Amino acid sequence: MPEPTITESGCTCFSLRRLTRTVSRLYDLHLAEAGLRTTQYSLLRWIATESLPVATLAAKLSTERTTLTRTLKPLIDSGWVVLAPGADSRQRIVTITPGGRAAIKAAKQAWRRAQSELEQALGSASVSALHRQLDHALVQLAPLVERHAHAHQG
Amino acid sequence: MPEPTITESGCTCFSLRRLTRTVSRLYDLHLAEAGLRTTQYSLLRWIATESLPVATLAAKLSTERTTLTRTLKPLIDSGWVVLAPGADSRQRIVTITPGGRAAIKAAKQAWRRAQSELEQALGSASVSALHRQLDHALVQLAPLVERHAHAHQG
DNA sequence: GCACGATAGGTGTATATACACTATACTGCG
DNA sequence: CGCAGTATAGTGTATATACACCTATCGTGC
Repeated sequence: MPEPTITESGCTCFSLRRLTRTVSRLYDLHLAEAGLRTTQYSLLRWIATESLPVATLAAKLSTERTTLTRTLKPLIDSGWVVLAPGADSRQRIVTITPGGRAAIKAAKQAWRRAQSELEQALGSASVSALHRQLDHALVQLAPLVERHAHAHQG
Repeated sequence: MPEPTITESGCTCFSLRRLTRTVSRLYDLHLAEAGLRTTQYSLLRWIATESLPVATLAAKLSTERTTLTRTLKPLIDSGWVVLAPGADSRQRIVTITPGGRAAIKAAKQAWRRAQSELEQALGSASVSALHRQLDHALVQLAPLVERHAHAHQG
C-alpha cells in the first residue's frame, strides 16, 4: 500500500539534532576533565586504528571532506595528530602521534563514564535498539546523500 | 544482573552525530531551494506555534539558551522573527512575523520532499521505530543533562 | 614532453553549538 | 526605601559543520 508517507511524529531531522545536542552535552561534561570534546575523542580513536588520506577518512566518518580539515585543526595544534606526506604528494596521511595515543588513554575513563551513564539511564536494550536504528538509517542514507551531493556539482 | 554495561556497538554519541550529519545534509539539499537551513525551518515552525521568552523556548528545544540567541540571529536578520519586549522588561519574547509565516509556507514543499525521501529510503516502520527510540532517549536524558549542567555552576 | 582533464587538498564565509563571563532588571527583606 | 540576591538575556571565544571556490599535483593522449 503506497500511502502518503509523512509520519505524524514530525521532523526526523529535528528529533535527531535535538537528541544529538543532549547526548553530546552529556559526553562533553565527562570528557571536559580530560580536556577534549567527544568529537575529538571519537576522531582520535578512529585515526589511531589506521592512517588514511584526508578524503578517505572523511568518507569513513560520513563527514564532508572540508569539515574534516577543520575538525583536525585543534588535534594538530595539540600535537596529537600530524598530516604526513603520502606517496602521491597531493595526499596528506592523517596520522596519530604518541601524544595522541596518550590523550586517548587519558580520556578513556571519562568516555566510559559517559557511555555508562547513558546506558544506565536508557537501559541496555534501548541503547542496542537505538544503535540498530541508527546503523540501518546510515547504511540507507549515506549513499543517497552522496549521490545527491555529486549530482549537484556536475 | 548488574553487568558491566558498555555495549560493543561503540560510541552512541558518535553514531548519533554521524547520522545527524547525514540526515541534515539531505534536508538541507532540499531546503536550499527555499533559501533556509533545516535548523532554521524547524525553529521557525516552533516559533510560529507560540511566542515565548528566549529561555523558555530554549528549554523546549533542548538547546543551550545562548545557542538559541545565536541561531535566532539569521532569522532576525531576514525579518522572519522579532524579539518583542515582555511585561518583565528583562524578557524578550521570540515572535514570528508575517514574513516568517510566508517563509515557512514557501519552504514547506521542500521539507516535505526531504522527509518523504527519508521515509522512502528507510521505510515507514523504521522511521517510526527510530522516532520511538529518539523520543525515549530524550525524555530520559534531557533532565539528567540539565541536572549535570546546573550542578556544575553552583 | 606538454596540454588538459581529473583528483587531493585547503580557504572564505556562514551557520550551529556551548561554556564562562557580563550586564541589566526584578524581588523580597530589613 | 535600599540593598542583596536571583532571574533574564547577551558577549567573547572556541569548536563543528558544510558549500563554493581555489591550488597543486597526477596521468594520459598526442
